[in-house]
Amino acid sequence: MARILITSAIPYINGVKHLGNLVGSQLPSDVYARYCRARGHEVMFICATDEHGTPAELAAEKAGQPVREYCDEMHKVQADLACGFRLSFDHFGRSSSQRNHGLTQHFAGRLTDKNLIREVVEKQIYSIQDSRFLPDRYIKGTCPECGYENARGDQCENCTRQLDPVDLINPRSAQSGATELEIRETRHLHLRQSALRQELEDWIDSKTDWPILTTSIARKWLRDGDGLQDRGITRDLDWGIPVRRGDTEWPGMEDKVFYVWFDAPIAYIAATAEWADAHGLGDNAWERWWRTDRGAEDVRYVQFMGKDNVPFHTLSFPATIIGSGEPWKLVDFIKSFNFLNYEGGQFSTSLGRGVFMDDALALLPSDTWRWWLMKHVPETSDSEFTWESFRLDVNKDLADVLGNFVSRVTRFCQSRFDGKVPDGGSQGPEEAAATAALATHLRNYETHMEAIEFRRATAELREIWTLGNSYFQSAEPWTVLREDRDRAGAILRFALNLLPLYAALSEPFIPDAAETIGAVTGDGSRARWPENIETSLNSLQPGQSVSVPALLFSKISEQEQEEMQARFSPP
RNA sequence: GGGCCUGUAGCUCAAUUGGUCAGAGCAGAGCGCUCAUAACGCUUUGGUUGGGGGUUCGAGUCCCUCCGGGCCUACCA
Repeated sequence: MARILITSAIPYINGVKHLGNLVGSQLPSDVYARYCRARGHEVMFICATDEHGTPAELAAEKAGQPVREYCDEMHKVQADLACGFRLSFDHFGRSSSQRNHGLTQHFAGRLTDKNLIREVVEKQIYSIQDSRFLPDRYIKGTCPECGYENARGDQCENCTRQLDPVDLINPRSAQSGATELEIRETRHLHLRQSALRQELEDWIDSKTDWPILTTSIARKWLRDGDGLQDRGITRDLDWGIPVRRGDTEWPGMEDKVFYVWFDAPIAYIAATAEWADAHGLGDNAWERWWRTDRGAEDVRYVQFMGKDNVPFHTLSFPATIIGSGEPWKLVDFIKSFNFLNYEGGQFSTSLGRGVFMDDALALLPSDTWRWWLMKHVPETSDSEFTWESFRLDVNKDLADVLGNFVSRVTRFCQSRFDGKVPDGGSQGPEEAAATAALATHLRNYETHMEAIEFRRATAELREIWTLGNSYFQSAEPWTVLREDRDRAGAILRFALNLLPLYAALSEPFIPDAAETIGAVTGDGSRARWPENIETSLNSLQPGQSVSVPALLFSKISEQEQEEMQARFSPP
């Protein structure tokens, strides 16, 4: 029994996320959280919406809403979708919460006390018509190199040349098209990450078990050029966490807010505090997860994120934590993912390309998406969603291998044994062999889940499902029944005992189906993890009733596939 | 431009870190079964490991080079 703190990278507030976003963090973290709970660990699983920054302000503007109201609505939308996908967060918080305001300002104050903040006067592009400073990539114009007219201020997408917004010919606001732009001086706070470089590098070097994807990105930033650079942690925006030094004013910073990437990771902590607040618990309830001086010294902290998030989680956020000089919990393991592509291209929120979470749930049960996405989770390289692959895997793995097994066993029980677990008969070498094989696969499955290697785990789980069919087929109780009813009953009893086992093992990936399978022979409560396989396979009481569940998974026809494919065809 | 990742059967992925004839699943082929969602089981056909060169007793694995795909490059988040 361990204590495990799990956080998912927090999804940005501006709209419904696509399957690529889902599989890159929230879904795998949920599978892991469910597994850890099933193994009896004490789990705190945290996520939130990331609500600050320029895109949120612009999205609200576009929607014609005050940004606070827009975020309220979008948070609700995302929370409902998380629920639809059965994401089992202990708390789904908000980076805009008062808890996050307080903690972010607290960290800024501590970092100032430690002389890790300095003020810097920067020159930035200001749009007079929009009354706002514009980040480089929100400025467009003609590329001075290749003449491309829609070059972004940070880089020309046509010739890939890196640019400075002042290089652009005829610059304009990408959002409004405003052309009255000027360079203005503005004062900002920088976190002196450079002062913590050695400490961060030593810390990264100590993480020998982290994925290469994670450490190589961190090392690149630590060693590239002049080494780790200081980083601006404030912005000239209206919506965000006001710049304060703890609970005192910060002269000269009255109109500024903290940079979204400064406050977003702190929201992991804040959301845990929100969880405590929501349950009427005191501060110790969340501090025992986050403060090593208040009970968190035995916590294992695992973060999930897409590869684009790695620098902030390996460097900026640890710099904040370490720099505070306070005993906050640092991450123990970072699981990072590559990207999921869609039918030969990229998922794109701005282009609306791909399948989005709301569409997906309207089409098919969440378990089908969860299974396909986790089977193909981009662990080692980018992977690709295609409708054909989705149809084939859902049909074969879920409908044929698992669904049909549940169906054939329960129906056989109903038609030949009156819907009751048979009594009598004895087990033989077939059952011993099946038990031994299951024990081996179960060990492998547990190993892969402990190592957070999901694709291997899904293959192993599928193998465990297949074993049921293989056993039932070779034991052929329908034939044995003609001569030896007791023996046929013993075979069926063994097969029925696989159902609660499957329910428990499958729950992290397909929780709804697992519940249905568990209810066939159980009381509806969650099936227990098989700590001892022999005991587990003898857990059903002879005579207890067995129900025949509704079809566990429907198959997707080729025609349905084509319809969905056409409906979501790339523009 | 620079850094990192990646290329293995028609498809999706393995290969215990240099060590038996490169293995699975799907798709394809054959046989079997009839309890079951025409489901399941068994058997089986597919590979000059992107190309070329090198190191080694031995290379998918290490080195060089060329070709293809991807991510990041610090003011999107």
